[in-house]
Amino acid sequence: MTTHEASLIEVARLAEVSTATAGRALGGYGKVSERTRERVLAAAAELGYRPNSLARSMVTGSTHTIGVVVTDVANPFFATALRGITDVTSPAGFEVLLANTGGELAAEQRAVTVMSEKRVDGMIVAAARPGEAAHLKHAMGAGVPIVLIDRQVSGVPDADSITVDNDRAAAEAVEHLLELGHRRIGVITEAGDQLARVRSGTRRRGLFPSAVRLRGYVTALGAAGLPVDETLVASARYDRESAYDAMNRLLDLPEPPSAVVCTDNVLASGAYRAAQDRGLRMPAEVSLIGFDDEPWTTLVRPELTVVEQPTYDLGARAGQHLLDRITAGATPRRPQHIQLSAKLVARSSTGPR
Amino acid sequence: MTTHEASLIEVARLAEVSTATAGRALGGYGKVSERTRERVLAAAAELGYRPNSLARSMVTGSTHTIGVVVTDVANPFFATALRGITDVTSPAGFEVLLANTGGELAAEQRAVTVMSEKRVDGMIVAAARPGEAAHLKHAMGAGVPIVLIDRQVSGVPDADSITVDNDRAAAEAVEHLLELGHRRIGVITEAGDQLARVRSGTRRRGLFPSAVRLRGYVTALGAAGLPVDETLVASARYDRESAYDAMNRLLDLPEPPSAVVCTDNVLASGAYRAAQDRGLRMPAEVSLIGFDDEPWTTLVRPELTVVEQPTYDLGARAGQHLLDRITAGATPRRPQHIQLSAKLVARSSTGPR
DNA sequence: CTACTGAGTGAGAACCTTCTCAGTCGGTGG
DNA sequence: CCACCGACTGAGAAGGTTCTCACTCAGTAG
Repeated sequence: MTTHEASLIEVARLAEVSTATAGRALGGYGKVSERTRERVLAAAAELGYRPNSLARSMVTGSTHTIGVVVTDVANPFFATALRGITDVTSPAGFEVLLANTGGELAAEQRAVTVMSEKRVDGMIVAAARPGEAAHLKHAMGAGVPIVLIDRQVSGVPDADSITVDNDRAAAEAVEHLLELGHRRIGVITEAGDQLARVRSGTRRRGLFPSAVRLRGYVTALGAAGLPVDETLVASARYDRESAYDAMNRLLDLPEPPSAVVCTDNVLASGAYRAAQDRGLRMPAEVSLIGFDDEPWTTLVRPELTVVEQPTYDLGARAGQHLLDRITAGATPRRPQHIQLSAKLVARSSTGPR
Repeated sequence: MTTHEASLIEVARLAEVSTATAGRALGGYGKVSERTRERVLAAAAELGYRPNSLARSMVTGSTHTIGVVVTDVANPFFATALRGITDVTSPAGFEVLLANTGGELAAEQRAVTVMSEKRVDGMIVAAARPGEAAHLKHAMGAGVPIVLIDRQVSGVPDADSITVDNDRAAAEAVEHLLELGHRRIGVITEAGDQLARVRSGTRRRGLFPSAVRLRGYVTALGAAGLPVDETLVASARYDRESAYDAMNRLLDLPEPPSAVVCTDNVLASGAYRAAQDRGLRMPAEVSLIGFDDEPWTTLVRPELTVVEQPTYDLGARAGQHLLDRITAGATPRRPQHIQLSAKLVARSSTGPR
């Protein structure tokens, strides 16, 4: 029970062969006679030998490790995506090096740098800022493939990306409400400050999901010939309390909306709570739509109408994509940008005006 | 934009110094004159130099990486604990290598082995089986400290552990119901098959949380002088549907329970749903208690009474503990077994008989 | 002037593998 | 008998750091 790990050299010595032969016997490469293989295996077992991956990686140039950078593992969205990633990469023999940035750019830069130094074979990144790409570019320049998930980043044209079609997702939510006869439709969003940019029609690359969803809201209204009433766009931070307040602000308006879209599951739970606390009957007095089909959305009464994102699939695809990139290696294909589509699940929190 | 990463040797050559000096200038160890430091830094910047952690780790013997093994990252319980871990370890300069076992022993053994080979500095493990310890012992034998979370494992006496006092947690839930006058109290559990073992009083080490909670249920009833009616112990697997069925089985009994305890948040949501679907009024017709204080428990009507586990704290403590072990290094303290206490949060899903 | 100090530097070993290249040795075809 | 082959093995380099040890050189105390 020493603290010392046996090395290949010691195994070789015990088996009375060279390290080269011992390596061949244990590593399964090259030719070894049956007799010596057995001797080496026995010696390895006796010493409790574990190969040193660091040394191996130094010479092979591959670590069989991929880096995953997310803003918040505790968010079911990322937790589920992460599960999708590991489910795909683990059978392929890849381990995941995880970093949590809390949405802070500095933390993300640090994480990407450290992962580069640890020589990960590739990275999956949910970026903190849509416009900051220097650290990602540096990594790609060093030959580390990157797959962006959930959020596009402008300035890393070579990186693949797997995102959700948030434009359509939000538009579908709004269209659903329009069909039900709603005309004053509010939205609770983290991207309220970007309303002007969104309305002026920026390219997608520079926008994060919440902003893209806001754009979907704007375009859907526009397509229906309705104006965008800025008082119906309520800003919230990324927490339930803030969404709770935003919902109350909307409902306190002289002309409150008859329906509200939340661009996120956290915001939806805050808004739902606000409607409950005011004793409003959904959907009779106000209709509500959330994002992400979490288990609780069918436990509440009324059940919550949501736009369901393919969260697990997002992670699984990203993992598969990265593996392809890593193993494809020398054959650089053009970067791919995959958009998964979200699905409206109509339930009883939405109803006719 | 080559695929090649500059090495220390190239930096040294460009700065016209030895690798030793270049290493000192960049690594911040040893003595270097101001002038040469600047020259080296300039050369490093020009080449976009990134130190190779693998090489460094080979010589220093430390990777600044910790392994985390959980059964399911997508479960909010583990996702939150994981967040606690990274929040503590990341500022200390440690990265997390994550593995998801799906509760399968083989996957866990593989993960622990691979992590050992990758020379993690320590591991945090939520084990798949309470009795399988060989792989953990091997790792500890090689000098890798291990902190067990959520689940004790018999056979690794040297490992620290951070668990929740599930015995008390479950007992409090039952006591709460007893105080409300309930006498027929059901339980939905994953450890139904271990009822006999639990009743015969096995030591804690060999039991997993669900079994320990079942024991808490048994002892609380015993303390109140009530018998354990085996028909009131309903088994379920780790999913909502199974819990849904279990709840229905309980309610279909000739003498159904007037109150039910679920030993897990997933089971609670299934049971809640079952009660809803039968049109039962809670707590008038049946009282229900769940585990883990998740956001949805206050959105449903009635709000769910729960036993709240200090999930985030569990992870944060485990992280801190492991860091202590790693840095303490040569001073081996006795293994510590910390039990965090859970808290009953009484809400409106429980009421008088 | 000598001896000593201390800052700065370089040569080279060590960490543990994989991989290339050059053998050795028995067997086989000419 | 020779050339050759094929199966197996070993010596040693390579990979990129850190660290030890020895060295130089200027400054300083005696």
